[in-house]
Amino acid sequence: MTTPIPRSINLRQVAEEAGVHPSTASRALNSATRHLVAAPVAERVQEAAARLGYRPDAAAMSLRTGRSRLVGALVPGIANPVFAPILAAAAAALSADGHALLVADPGDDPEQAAEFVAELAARRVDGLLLATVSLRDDPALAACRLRGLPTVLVNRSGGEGVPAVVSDNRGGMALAVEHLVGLGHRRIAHVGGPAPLSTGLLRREGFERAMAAAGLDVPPGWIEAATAYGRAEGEAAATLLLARCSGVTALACANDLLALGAYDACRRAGLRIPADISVTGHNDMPMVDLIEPPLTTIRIPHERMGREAARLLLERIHRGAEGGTLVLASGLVRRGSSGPPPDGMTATA
Amino acid sequence: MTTPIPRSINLRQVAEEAGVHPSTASRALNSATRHLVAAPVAERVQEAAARLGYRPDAAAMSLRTGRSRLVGALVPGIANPVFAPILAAAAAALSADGHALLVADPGDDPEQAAEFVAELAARRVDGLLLATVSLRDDPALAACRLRGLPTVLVNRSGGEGVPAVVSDNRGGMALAVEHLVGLGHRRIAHVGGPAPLSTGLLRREGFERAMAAAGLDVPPGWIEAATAYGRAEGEAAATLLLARCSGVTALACANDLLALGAYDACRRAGLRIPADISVTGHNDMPMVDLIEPPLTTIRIPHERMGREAARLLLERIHRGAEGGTLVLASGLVRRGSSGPPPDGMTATA
DNA sequence: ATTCCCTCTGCAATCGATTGTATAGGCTCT
DNA sequence: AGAGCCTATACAATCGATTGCAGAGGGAAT
Repeated sequence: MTTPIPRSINLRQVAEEAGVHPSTASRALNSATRHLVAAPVAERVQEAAARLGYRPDAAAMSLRTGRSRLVGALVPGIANPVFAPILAAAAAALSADGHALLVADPGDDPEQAAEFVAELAARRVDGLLLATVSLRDDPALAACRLRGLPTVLVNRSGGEGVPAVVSDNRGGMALAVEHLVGLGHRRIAHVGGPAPLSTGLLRREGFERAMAAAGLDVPPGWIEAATAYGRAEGEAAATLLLARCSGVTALACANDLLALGAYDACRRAGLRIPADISVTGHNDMPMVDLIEPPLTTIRIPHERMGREAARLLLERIHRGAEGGTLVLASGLVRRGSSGPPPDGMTATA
Repeated sequence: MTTPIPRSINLRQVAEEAGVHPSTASRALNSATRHLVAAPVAERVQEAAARLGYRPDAAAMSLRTGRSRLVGALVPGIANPVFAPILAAAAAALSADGHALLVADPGDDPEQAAEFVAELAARRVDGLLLATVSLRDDPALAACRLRGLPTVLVNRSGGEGVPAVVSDNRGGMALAVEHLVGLGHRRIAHVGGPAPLSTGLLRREGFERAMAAAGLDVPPGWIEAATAYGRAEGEAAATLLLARCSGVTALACANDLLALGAYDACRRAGLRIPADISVTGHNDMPMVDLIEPPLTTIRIPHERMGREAARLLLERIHRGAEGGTLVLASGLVRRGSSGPPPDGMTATA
């Protein structure tokens, strides 16, 4: 037998308690329509609502208005150290506006992502934060377009006028290269991110441009794109580079996890960091300051990205604004994994 | 002007397409009522639904049935490295059952947590995972009880017959103590977790019992409870202990973050780990294998906890089962932060 | 005093799916 | 062949909040 669940208070009961019609009660409780109700009546209704502990039923409200005060988020891994703080900040900002965040984790499967968009749309989410989008023809993004869902990309860009909040990927990578060059490095290889992701592409471009700007050559084969942002993938790519690039003195990695993999590859090759080779990461994820040696990396403003993405999305939802891409600056965090190249390696080859 | 949002397909349209009444279409699409419909008709309806890309409207369904296929989760920090993998696993398990996870992050504020419970209840969540509960008189838990919401605690226990999924906190701490004792330590201090949390209390008890079982004394003042699970709090507590406990050779910490703080305190005191002092953590959170020295800690089965919590909750939701507490075993992970005590410190004082 | 207007409140329809009840039609059994 | 039963379908009410519309009442203006 089921416990007799205490039926929660509905609008009718509040109206009855206040001695008015439900429609009047509704208007009295909604700030946008309150001016239609006489002040003393509105007050009576609000008191009755407070006394009974009334909360509007989300399902009924959603059904009638089409809005759910729910925002969906698609991320590749809830536990991902890059996206977790972004999500947390976004959730906080949304919560202040009465919205809750519904997180879905399709991993790296674009079809699954599109499926989740459909599911979220059926739940009538008011908008969507996408952190899974790949550069071209992303099915999830297409699914949003099809349904006319307000959408903001986070830490991803997708071209074609979709608003996005990203860090300055090219600029961040350039900071890393400039730092290494400043230390005297000339022979720098790049452990790149997955090519279909905007971060993979832009950071690679940042690397190439900064090298060119410093007047340095990037021989063919000195850039190796990892198949995914992971430690194992980083190790694989770095191992290839170490074997291929004679005289390399630094590895600029597109991501901290890749850099950790690069640590592994260097260790296996018997190279000391930073005495024999320097390694830099990107993202400054939690705890990379504690590893040995502490990782020199590029800090991206996680919290701010989440907050701004939420703000942009809310603007789109409320005002239908067409906000463009917001690029946030990143900064270099100098730690122990970068140092001058070994003696005799400073001169250009 | 707003874009003309393409109205999504509803049941009436599917019914029309299949040439039947909406109620028949509803029964044909619901596996529990499909036997009430003639097989060829059911097939026709299902084809029509597939052709039109029909998805039942969640709000309408929720309004009518009272169920939302939504499960709420309250965690102290989405980005918390302990809870993130638990959430991810729970979300995956729930998703397989058609449920989505609505995460709310009240931080450490119990009133805020209770407020979120009310909000989630208004959204008609089918059940709730609580990871924020404190030991006694938790307002969030009370709010769940009041509303008769199916609830499962995760990584927290709350007494009084509330089902919970936890790791063996006492046993885990005992493993750490036994390990240290096995290495020859006799003078061990405990950096405890917050007293109002079950993990804080139980791990402390585990410490005390294991010490007693080993015939070792825990002088007064050799246990210091941190005010929160954080690196700074760990440093503060460890600093106190180092000053207070003469001859201490090991710090058994209730949590990895506290252990990281203990690292900081030891460094500031000029103590080398593990040559001068051993440190152990608890939880085996990501990347503690990369810090220097790699942290010896207790591994708790994060993914399994999330999965089992989801399973237990679904059982309660579907079958109203009254599952009790599930205690999962933890294991010692031996790494570099623990070693034999300095010479001459092995003998009991 | 009559008309008009304006403010406030009530009425009723609506959103979309589910489900208890009624009924039409076909079948079996005698 | 007729009665009765059973299956498959349709009808209509319902969940709870919102909102266009109508109308009551009061005040002002002529």
